[in-house]
Amino acid sequence: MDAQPPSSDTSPWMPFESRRRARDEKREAVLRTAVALFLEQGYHRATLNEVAERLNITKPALYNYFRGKEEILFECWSLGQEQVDGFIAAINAGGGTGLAKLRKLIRAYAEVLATDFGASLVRFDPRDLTETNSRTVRAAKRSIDHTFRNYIADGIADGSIKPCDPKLSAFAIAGSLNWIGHWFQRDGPLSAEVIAENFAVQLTEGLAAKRTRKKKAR
Amino acid sequence: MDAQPPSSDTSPWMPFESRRRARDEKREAVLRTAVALFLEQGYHRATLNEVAERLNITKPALYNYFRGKEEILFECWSLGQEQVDGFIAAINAGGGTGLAKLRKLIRAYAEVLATDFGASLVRFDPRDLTETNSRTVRAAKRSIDHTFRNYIADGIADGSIKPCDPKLSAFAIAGSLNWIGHWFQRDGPLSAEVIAENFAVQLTEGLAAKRTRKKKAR
DNA sequence: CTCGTATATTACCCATCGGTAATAAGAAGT
DNA sequence: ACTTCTTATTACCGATGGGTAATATACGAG
Repeated sequence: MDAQPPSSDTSPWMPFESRRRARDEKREAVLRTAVALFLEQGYHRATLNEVAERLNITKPALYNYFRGKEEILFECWSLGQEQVDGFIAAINAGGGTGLAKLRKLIRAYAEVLATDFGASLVRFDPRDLTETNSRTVRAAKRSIDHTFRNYIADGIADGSIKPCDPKLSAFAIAGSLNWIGHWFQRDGPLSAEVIAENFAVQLTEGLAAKRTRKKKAR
Repeated sequence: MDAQPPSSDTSPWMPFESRRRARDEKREAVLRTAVALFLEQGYHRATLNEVAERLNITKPALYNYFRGKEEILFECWSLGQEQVDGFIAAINAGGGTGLAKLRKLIRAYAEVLATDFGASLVRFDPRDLTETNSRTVRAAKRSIDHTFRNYIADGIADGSIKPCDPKLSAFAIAGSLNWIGHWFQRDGPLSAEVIAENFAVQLTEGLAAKRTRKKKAR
C-alpha cells in the first residue's frame, strides 16, 4: 500500500526493513482476525481455515507466520498481557495511597478487558496451551492477583483502606472486572470508560476507610 | 444392589418402580461424572469415552440415557439452574427490603456457584448447545440478571440502597459471583460459606444507604 | 424354561480439522 | 534474463472423537 520505491538516498537496507515491517503487519493482522474469531466462536469451534478465509488467504499461508493454532492463541493472550504489564508498571512507578493505586488499577484493567486482546486474558482457556505456555499464563494470573492484594494491603497499612481480607477482596474485585470480558460489547450502550469509572468507585466504596466526602449530599 | 426380591405382599408394580429408580440413579451418576470431567478438562477436551470409563462402562452405554454429548451438557446446566430458580423463588416468596433480598441472593448464588452443577452455569459455553437449548440458557441468564437489577431497584425505591445505576451495579455484583465458579476449589482454604458471607457484605457495603451499624467497632 | 425388554458390548463409520509436502508465483539482487 | 528467497496455493494425510449398527447378556414375567 504505502510501500514507496526505494529512493536513491535511502539505506540499502530499506527493502529489508520494509519487508520485515510488512511481515510484522501481516502477523499482527492474523492475530487481530484470530482473536476476534476466537472470541466470537470460541477457540475450539473456530478453525484456521476460517481465520485464513477472513484474511483472503488459505490456511497453510498462516504457517509462514505461526507454528500452529496454539501459538496464535498464546500470542493473542500475550498482547493482552503486555497491556496489563504496562499499566501495572506505570501505577507502581507512580505514587499514591493503596486505595488510589487500587482505583487506578481497576480503571486500567477494566478498559483493557473491554478490548479483544484484553478479553482474551479471561476468555481463553490455559488448558488449550502447551505446558510451557500454560505455566506462563498461570504465573501472570498469579502476578495480577498479587498486585490487587498488595495494593489492598498497602491501603490497609497506610490507612486508606479499612481492615479486611485482602485475598477475598481481591477475588471479589478481580471477579467483577474479569467478567467484563464476558459481557462487554463494543457496540453496546455502555462505553468502556463509563464502566471503568463506575467500577472504580463502586468496588472500592465498601473498602474505603473514610467515607469519600459526598460530592453531592442528597 | 439393594433391590430386594419382590415379597408376596408387594405391589406388582414394585419391580417397575425399582427399575425406573435404578435407571434415574444411573442417569444422575452419568451427569455427576460428566459435569466433573467437563469442569476438569473443558467440554471439548472431555470425551464421552472418558466419561464412560470413569463409570466403568463403555461409550455406547451412555446413549441409553442421553441422546448425545450436547444433551448431557445441557442437563448438567439444567441441574444448576434448578437450584438457582429454587432459591430465587424462595427469596421472592419471603419479604424484606431490597438490600436484604439482594444479600440473600448473593449468599445463595455464591454457594451454588461453589458446586459442580452451579459452576457449570458460568463455565459452560452456550454456543456448544443447540439453538433451542442455547435460547433457554440465554433466557435464564437474563432472568438472573433481572433479579439482581430488580432487587437493587427495589432497594432504591424502599430507601435501603442509595441511588445508583442498577444495571451496572448488577453487573459488578454478578461478575464477582460468577467468577467464583472459575476459581473456587472444594479442597481449598476458603469454604463456600465464608466466601458467600464475605461477598454478601463486601459487595453491598458500597451500596447500602445507611452505614450498617458496625457490629464490632474496632 | 422361555420369551421379551432393558442394558450393555464390540466393531465400525465418517466428518472435522490441524498440520504437512510439493509446488507455483512474485519481488529483490546480480 | 537468471537466481534466490519469501510467500502463497493445491492436494493430501492422519488422529480424534461423536455417533450408529449389530449383537450379547442379565433379569423379571408368564
